[in-house]
Amino acid sequence: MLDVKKLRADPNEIAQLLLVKGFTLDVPLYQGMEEQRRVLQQETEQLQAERNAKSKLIGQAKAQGQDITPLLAQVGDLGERLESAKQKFTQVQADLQSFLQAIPNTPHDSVPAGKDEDDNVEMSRWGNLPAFNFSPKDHVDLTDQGAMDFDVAAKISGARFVVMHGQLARLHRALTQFMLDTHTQQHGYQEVYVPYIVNAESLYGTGQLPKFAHDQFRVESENEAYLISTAEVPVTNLYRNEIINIADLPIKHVCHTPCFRSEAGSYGRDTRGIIRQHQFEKVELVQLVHPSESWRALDELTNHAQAILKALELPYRTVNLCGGDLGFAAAKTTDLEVWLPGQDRYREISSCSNYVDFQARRMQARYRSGPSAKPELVHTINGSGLAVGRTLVAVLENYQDGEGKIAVPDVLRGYMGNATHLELP
RNA sequence: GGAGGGGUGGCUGAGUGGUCGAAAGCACUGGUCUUGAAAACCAGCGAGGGUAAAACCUUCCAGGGUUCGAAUCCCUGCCCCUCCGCCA
Repeated sequence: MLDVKKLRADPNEIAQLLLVKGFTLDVPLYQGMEEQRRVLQQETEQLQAERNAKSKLIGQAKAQGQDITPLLAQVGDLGERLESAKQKFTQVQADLQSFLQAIPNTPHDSVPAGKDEDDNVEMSRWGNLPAFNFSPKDHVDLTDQGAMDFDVAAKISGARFVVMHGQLARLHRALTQFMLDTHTQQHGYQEVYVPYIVNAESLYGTGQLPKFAHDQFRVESENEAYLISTAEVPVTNLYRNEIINIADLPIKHVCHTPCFRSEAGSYGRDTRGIIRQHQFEKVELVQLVHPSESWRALDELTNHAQAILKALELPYRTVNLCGGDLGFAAAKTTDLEVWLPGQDRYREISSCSNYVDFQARRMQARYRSGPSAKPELVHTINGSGLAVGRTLVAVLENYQDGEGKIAVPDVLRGYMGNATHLELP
């Protein structure tokens, strides 16, 4: 959620910023609601003050043993007037609230204008593209003897699921372990284990709700509950309604979870392979930092994610997302895109974002800078470090030798029983 | 699944329907004292809105209700704890 004080102060400026994201803020509508709110709030509060004062007098009179009937008469229809004012006020407030909730975060100055992913701006490239003297296969063809089984996955679950066997499943696990070890041992992240089912408040806190309910898997249960679409949700919400001691900042968590996405609205896209699944694994980096640190922290976190790609010697590029491609809650996002020889293009493997105080405000995640200081909102940053399934794809496709064999990246061999090549069925 | 007991400030924990936004303790901050520190003593100290500052409004898990007045009474929900049963 945006800072209402800033919005009140200069809605036109905010509207201007939001245009970069392709969002049109209805300023007159907003100002109308805001004016109504102000008037009704004043009226309601005045009536409340009157009621409180009179009730206090009654209490005092009663304590002194005086007759309170004349005082009771004075109260008259105060209750009814208050009731009706309050009703109108809460209605406007609710309208205003849902209006505000639907406004995306404003983009940072460095976010390029643009409509969709075609307008994203490449910032850097790393690594040399593999020079194959054969026509590289994609990960599906490389594993089509049964290591990666979509048919059996479809039987037991449905489309957009996969079953992986033997060394392939182990490689998948090795990648996860390697990422976790790197981030905890070299980058200073605290590992955390979290639930994979969360309540609606948590999804609201990180911005998936109310606008993006269709992306989530709802769980059939007594309460409104959802499978997590990213570890960002449970991990960031650890600090919902918490006041963090400034000495504990920055908070840096790494968390491995499965992620569940309904992928509604992407029916025709990436139907081949495991690029876009209903269930995939991700190692997520989350930071909660002092507001003055968040842009530095975004850089740092992005570098931490890149370190994995470098260690795996996978060529990649970094991309600055344009306004139109930026997520609802993000102020800025840097995507890492890994080279996939099988697709002959770069594909997203990590998305690193600074949400500044947008999520923190929805969650009331705050820090206190000193004993007598007011709590202030933290800034939240997160990014994949990395998406495990897509990393697996990248390893398979970049490490193929043209004769059906796939080398194990050096840094993973310790996790693979020192195997140099995958033994796939 | 059955039976009970609870949710109060950063934390622990009192609170009879009426000057209760809330005792007390811890923590923290300022001061006195001290060569310095500790201890002791004095003072301050929840959150959101509002104001130049006040006044004022809201807030004792959440949502309803009763009442002139609710932390306190009633209903619903959520969460936690204890015991029994079941269970990886």
